[in-house]
Amino acid sequence: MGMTKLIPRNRTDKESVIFEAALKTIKQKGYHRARISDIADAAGISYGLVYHYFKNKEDLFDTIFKQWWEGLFALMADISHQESPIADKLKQVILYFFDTYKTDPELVNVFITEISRSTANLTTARLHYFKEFMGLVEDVIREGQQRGTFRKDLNARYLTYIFLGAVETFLSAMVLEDQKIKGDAQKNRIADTIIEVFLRGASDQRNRG
Amino acid sequence: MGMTKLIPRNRTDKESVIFEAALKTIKQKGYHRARISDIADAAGISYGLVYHYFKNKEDLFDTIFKQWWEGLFALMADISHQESPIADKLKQVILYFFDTYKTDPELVNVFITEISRSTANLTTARLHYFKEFMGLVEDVIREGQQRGTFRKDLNARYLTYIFLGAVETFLSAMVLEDQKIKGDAQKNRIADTIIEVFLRGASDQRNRG
Amino acid sequence: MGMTKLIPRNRTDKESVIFEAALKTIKQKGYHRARISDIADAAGISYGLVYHYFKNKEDLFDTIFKQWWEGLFALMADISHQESPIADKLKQVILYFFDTYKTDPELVNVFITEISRSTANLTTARLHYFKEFMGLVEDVIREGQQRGTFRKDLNARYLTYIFLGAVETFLSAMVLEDQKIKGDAQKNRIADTIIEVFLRGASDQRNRG
Amino acid sequence: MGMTKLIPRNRTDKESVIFEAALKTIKQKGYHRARISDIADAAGISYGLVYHYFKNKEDLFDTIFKQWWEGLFALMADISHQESPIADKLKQVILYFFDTYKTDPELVNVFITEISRSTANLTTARLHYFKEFMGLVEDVIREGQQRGTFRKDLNARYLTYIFLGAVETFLSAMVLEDQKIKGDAQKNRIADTIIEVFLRGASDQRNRG
DNA sequence: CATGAATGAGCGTTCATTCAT
DNA sequence: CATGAATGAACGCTCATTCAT
Repeated sequence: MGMTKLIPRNRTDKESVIFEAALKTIKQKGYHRARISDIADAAGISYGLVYHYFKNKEDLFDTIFKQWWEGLFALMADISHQESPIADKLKQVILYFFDTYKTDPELVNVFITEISRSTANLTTARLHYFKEFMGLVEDVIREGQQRGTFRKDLNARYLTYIFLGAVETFLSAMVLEDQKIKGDAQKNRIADTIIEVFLRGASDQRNRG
Repeated sequence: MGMTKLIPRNRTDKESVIFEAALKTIKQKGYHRARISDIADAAGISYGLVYHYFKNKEDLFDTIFKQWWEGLFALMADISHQESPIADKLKQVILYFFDTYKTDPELVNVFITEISRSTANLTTARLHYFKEFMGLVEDVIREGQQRGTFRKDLNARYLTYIFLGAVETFLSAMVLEDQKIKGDAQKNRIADTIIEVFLRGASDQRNRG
Repeated sequence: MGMTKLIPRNRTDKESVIFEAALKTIKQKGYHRARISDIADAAGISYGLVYHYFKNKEDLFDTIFKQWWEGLFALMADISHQESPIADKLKQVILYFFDTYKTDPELVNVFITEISRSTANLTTARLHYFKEFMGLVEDVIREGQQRGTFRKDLNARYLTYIFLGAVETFLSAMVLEDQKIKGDAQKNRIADTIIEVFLRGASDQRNRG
Repeated sequence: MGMTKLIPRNRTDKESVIFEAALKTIKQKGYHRARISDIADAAGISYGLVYHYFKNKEDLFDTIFKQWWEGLFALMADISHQESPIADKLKQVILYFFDTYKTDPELVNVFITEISRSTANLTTARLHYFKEFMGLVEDVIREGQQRGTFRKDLNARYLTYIFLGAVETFLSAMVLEDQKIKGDAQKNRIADTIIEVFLRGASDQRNRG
């Protein structure tokens, strides 16, 4: 299923340490309140050294930003080449988010709190990643409509929003309350619920007309 | 259907002007980048005067915060007393968000970008509002399960996440791209799609086993 | 003879105080070593207030810069309209430098040490003022050549360099040693010596072929 | 005529390379903006190595400083032992500046921009070199007055200022505009003009009373 | 009510210098 | 000799907040 590793490669140890420290600090205080000195403290180095590895605070943030999207785009590329059922593809997307949250909760946290929404942090360049990703998910949905898995009378874009919205909100809830996913069982139950509702709906079949 | 007015009551004119200016400025620049002087400029007053009406920047933000939640809680209180079908109740929630976005796009924008996600702006007190609101929507879902509208085998909390996630993502998409809702027709189409998928699912009925 | 006042007009008191403090501080420590906090200390205010009156350190420096050149250009404009002998015109230039040095030694000091030479502080825009001023003095020299006061076989540009070089070096010597001009007598003696040598040369007439 | 070599003696190759790189870098960016790392880059070495050859940045600058003055004092010592006419002696001084500018424009540039004027870079120790040099030139002038070449009614110190000012301003003009001296012809024309004006003045003989 | 001058905590960033390898 | 990782003093600048007028 091609889980793409998110942990930075080709990066010196110190760089990784700073990267993780930044993630942790930004998670705790938010981008604006995260001082370079806080990040350095968390990394156990002097603040000057941060500038040895990263051009500035913005650059450090961009690195986090790219780190996140690279993993996600790698997944989407993987998925697009698969012949598997649409439901499987969507489940992979959900699980990717949850798996990453387990491996690197800070990264997902920062994505949810600082990347996903903040207009303050959103440059045009960054907004582009979003549209790109949305488009890739929409491609999967559209593929599902062509294969006859999904209703053709519903706007593919709308379906994409609904699907991703559900996933994101689960993540947000976990992030905001600092929850841990308790295990694969829970993870799968959540994923299955999303897929189930998205595919077959929440309504009780017996009550249908 | 009980649309609750969001425009502040019991507030002097100047106070309202500052409030709206703050909303507009925070929308444009984000909370941290929104200077008191920017807000004052937008309000057409001197920055010193802001402190006559609001204790400080935090207080101004809190006012926006409460403004948002008050409207939403009033809606939820209204809904809880109704006897209408669950689908109607949920649609009211959706339409409330969309109507507010039409009336006061800045407020919704700030909610999405600065309130809904930002851990930086999230104090424990503020987090409480979220849980409270989530709980109220969950009550509706649970009521639906008891009435037999919703499947009982799905976790009510999860269903709540899925539902609100869908709504929030539509709003986010509009907010991030600064879209206007083009009219009641589009608004209803979106609301119906969400309700439709949430209730009956996205799968093509003819392809079911 | 139209001495143009250099003291800033249309400027609030505080602005002038900061301006003078900047002059004094830059004189003492040089532009780069002159901290905003030093300037503020010299002005008896908090450093934050400097930014209330000037955009930044660069802007403060530019103000000094313009202050200097405005005075000088006003003088040159005045001179160009006069019918007086060339020697008088040149003497006015010399006296202007010396008078300004008496009135505002810090300004001349900063001109000599930070404006006149520093390539570090020289932007293209600033270089332009120099060429402009050089050109105006050259016009006077050229006028002198046409009137028959000066030899036509000598390059007017070269004569300008020689003349201004002499003046500037006198100023430099005073500036670097923090000398005061001891009175009008000394001032006139220096001016006359420059004019005398420039016009008739340093050689002993009796020894001429 | 005793051109003294300016290229450092008794210095390892690396030291010379760093020296030249410092000159070049300080010329381009000014002393304060010239980072040790810039100098190291220009020298093609690591910045740590600079500290192997020079105690610190100040020491590097002092070396340049001394380099410049050593050459000039060697020239003045040479001149003082000559029996040649005063005009020749002065011309040697002029040509020395111009020759050095041709050989080592960076050195002259740094002299003009960072040494000659900057109070910021002027320690008491450094100021001493200036007075010393001025004194040596003044000795030549005074010798000229005793020999009857120069008028005795003019202050020797003043004449020195005028002479050196003229020379320095020519250099400044070239330095600030990054001009090259186009050849020996131009160089001699400039030198002759300075000598000519200094000796016989700029006034048209025919118009004299 | 209203203004904006005044303050100073706070923070990003630069860069000379040291030193382990 | 040579490298560059590491340190931290220093400083420009922002901006929330106070308060005299």
